[in-house]
Amino acid sequence: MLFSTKAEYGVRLMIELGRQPGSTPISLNSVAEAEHLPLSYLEHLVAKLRKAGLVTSTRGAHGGYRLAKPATEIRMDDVVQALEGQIAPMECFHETPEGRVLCSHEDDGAGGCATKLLWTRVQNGVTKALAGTTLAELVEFSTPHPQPAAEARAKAPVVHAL
Amino acid sequence: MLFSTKAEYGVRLMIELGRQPGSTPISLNSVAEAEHLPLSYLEHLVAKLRKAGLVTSTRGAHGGYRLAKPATEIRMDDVVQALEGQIAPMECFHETPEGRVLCSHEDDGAGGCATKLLWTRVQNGVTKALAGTTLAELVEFSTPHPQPAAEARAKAPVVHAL
DNA sequence: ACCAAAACCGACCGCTTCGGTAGGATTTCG
DNA sequence: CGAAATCCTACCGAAGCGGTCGGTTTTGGT
Repeated sequence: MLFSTKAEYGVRLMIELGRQPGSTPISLNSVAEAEHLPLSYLEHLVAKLRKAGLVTSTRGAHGGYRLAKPATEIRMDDVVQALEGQIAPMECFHETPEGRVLCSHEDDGAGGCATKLLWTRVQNGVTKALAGTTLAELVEFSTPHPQPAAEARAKAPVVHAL
Repeated sequence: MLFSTKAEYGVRLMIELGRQPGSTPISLNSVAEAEHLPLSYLEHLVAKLRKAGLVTSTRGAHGGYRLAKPATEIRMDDVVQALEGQIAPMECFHETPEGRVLCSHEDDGAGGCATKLLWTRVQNGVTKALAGTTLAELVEFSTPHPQPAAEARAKAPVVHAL
C-alpha cells in the first residue's frame, strides 16, 4: 500500500471541512460521526494538519476547526505530506528546497545508483497527481449538489447525506 | 516512503542480471558482493521474482539466476509488484482483472467515497511511471558503456566496476 | 460561579511489516 | 565425495500503524 489510512482519514476530514461554506468552526466530533471515524484518532491527524498550517482551530465550547485558506488554494500534495511525512519512493531520496531530487548513495563511481531513473519517474508521477489536485475538486466531486440553496444555513445543524 | 528496500534491492538484482549478456547463470553470491547486499536477504527477494516468472534458476554448483526473458520485455511494474505486492495507493483499492479500479466502500450513497478521485490519479501516475520503464532502460542508464567489446566474455569472471 | 463542550497533549498497546539472520535440506558439477 | 549453489522455514528486534485512554486547558452558556 502506497499510503496508510492516515492520508485517507485526513483527506476525508479536510473534505468535510471544505464542505462547510461559512466560517463557523466544525467540531471534530461531528466530523467523526459523519465519516464514521474514531474521534481520538482524528485528533492526532488534525494536529498534523494544524501544524502544517492547513487548518486553524478555536478552542472552548462551540470551537472546532476551519480551513486555513480557501479550498481552491489547498493542494493535495501538501495535505498528504502533512499526514504521511515526506513523500519519496525510496529511503534514499531527499528533496532539496529547490525541488532537486537526490539519492543518498551517489558516491558509487558509476554515475549514481541504477535505480534512480526509475524512482525519479515514480516520484514525478505521484507528485503531479497530488499537486495537480485541489481540495476544492474533491469537495466538488463528493457532493453533486450544484446550488445547495445557499440561504438559511447560518444556524441549521447541517446534516449531510453521507 | 512509498516503497521499501525490497523494491530497491530487488530492482538492483534485476539490473545486475540484465547486465550479463550471455546465458550463463549468475550466482546470488556475486550479486550480493557487487551490490553490497546481504546474501540471505536476497534469497527471499529472488524467490519472489522467480515465483513471478521474472527470473529462472539453475541449481547446483555453477548454478544461479538468469532473466526469464530479454530485458527489453520486462516492465518494471511487474518487477515492483512481485517484490512489494499489489500496488495500490490505499487499502480499499482493488483492481479487477480488466484493470478496473474499485473502492471497497462504494456503498455510501453519495456517489462513492470522496477520496476516490485523488487515489485514482495517484495510481495512474505510479502505474504509468513503472509500466513505462523497462529493465533494459535501467541497465542502459546504469552502465554508460556503448560497446563493451562483445567478445572474449564466455569464460571471463566478469567484474563490473561498481 | 459553575458546567459542559471542545481543543490539546502524551502515554500506552496489540498487531503487522521490515530488514535481516540462522540452520538446514537439496541439487549439481568436478 | 565435496564444494557450490539454490531452496525452504523459522525466528528476531525494531519500527510503524491504528487506535485507546486519561488527563489538562480553554471557552461559551446559564
